[in-house]
Amino acid sequence: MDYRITGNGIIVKQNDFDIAQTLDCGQAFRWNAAEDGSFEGFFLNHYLKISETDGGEFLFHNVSEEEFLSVWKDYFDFDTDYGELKKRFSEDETLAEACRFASGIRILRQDPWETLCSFIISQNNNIPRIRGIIGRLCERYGGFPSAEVLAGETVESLGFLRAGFRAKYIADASEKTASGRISLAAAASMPYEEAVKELMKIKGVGPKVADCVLLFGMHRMEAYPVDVWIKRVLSRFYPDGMPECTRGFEGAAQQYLFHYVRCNPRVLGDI
DNA sequence: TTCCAGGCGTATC
DNA sequence: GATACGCATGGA
Repeated sequence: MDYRITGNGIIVKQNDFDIAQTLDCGQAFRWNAAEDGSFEGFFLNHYLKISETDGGEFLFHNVSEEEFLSVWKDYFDFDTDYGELKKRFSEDETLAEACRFASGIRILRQDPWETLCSFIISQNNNIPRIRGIIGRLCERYGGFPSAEVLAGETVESLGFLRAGFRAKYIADASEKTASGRISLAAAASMPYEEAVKELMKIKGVGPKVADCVLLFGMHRMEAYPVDVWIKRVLSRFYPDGMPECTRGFEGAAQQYLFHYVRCNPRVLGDI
C-alpha cells in the first residue's frame, strides 16, 4: 500500500481492494452507497466517505494522515496481502472462480461489540432488515451504543428496534458484556475453541454467530461461519470439508464463496 | 398470500 | 448427539 496526502484527503494505492465488494458483501451493515459510487459510514465514532478515483486509487475524503494511519489502514486491513491468499485459494477450482468474481473483498477489522450485536440481529433474518434494525439502533443513540448503554434497556424498551425475538438476546449480550461476565477482549486472544465457548455463553449466540464475531470483529481468519449459503456450498462442492489450501484462513475463503454464490445462485445447481 | 431470511433455544428421543 | 419445531418481523 502507498498513500499520499492531498488537499481533500488521503489518496491510497492498494491492490486487491474494491470498495463495494468489501463494504457490501454482508460483513458490515452500516455503510451506504451513494449514486456516484462513493460509500459513507462509520467505524466506532469515526465517519468516512471513500471513493475510487478515475486512476483506480482510493480517496479517503478529508481524512488526516494521523487518522488514516491510526484508524482506516487497520480497519480495511491494508497490511494483509490478499493477493497471496487468493493465490493459495486458487489451487481449488471453485475458490479460484469465487476469487475472480470478487477479487476486491477484504476482511474488515471491525469492533467486537458492534459485530456481536450485528450478527445476533442477523440470525434468521435478511440483510435489508438487518440493516434497518441496526440503523434504528444507531439513530436512537446517535451512533452505535456501547454494552453499558444498552445494559440500561430492557426487552420491552428495545421494542422500537422491531427486532422480534432477538431483543432478548441483545439484552443478554449487553448485560453479560457490561457486567464483565463475559469478556470480548479476552475472547479475542483465546484459542479458537475456548473463544467460541466464551461467546456462546450469551443467549442467542451459537456456533455461527460466534464465528462471525471471531472473523469480522476479531480478525480470526480460522473462524469459518457456516450459514445457509455456506451449507449449500459445502454440500455442492466440498462434501468432505474445505480444501487443504484454505487451512488457517478458512474465514477469508468463506467470504469469497459466500459473496460468489449469493450473487450467482445458479452455480449451486438444484440444491 | 405465502415463503423465507448470514440461527438458535428447547423439547424429545 | 441428533432431529424437529417455533420464533418476530418484513422483504420479495
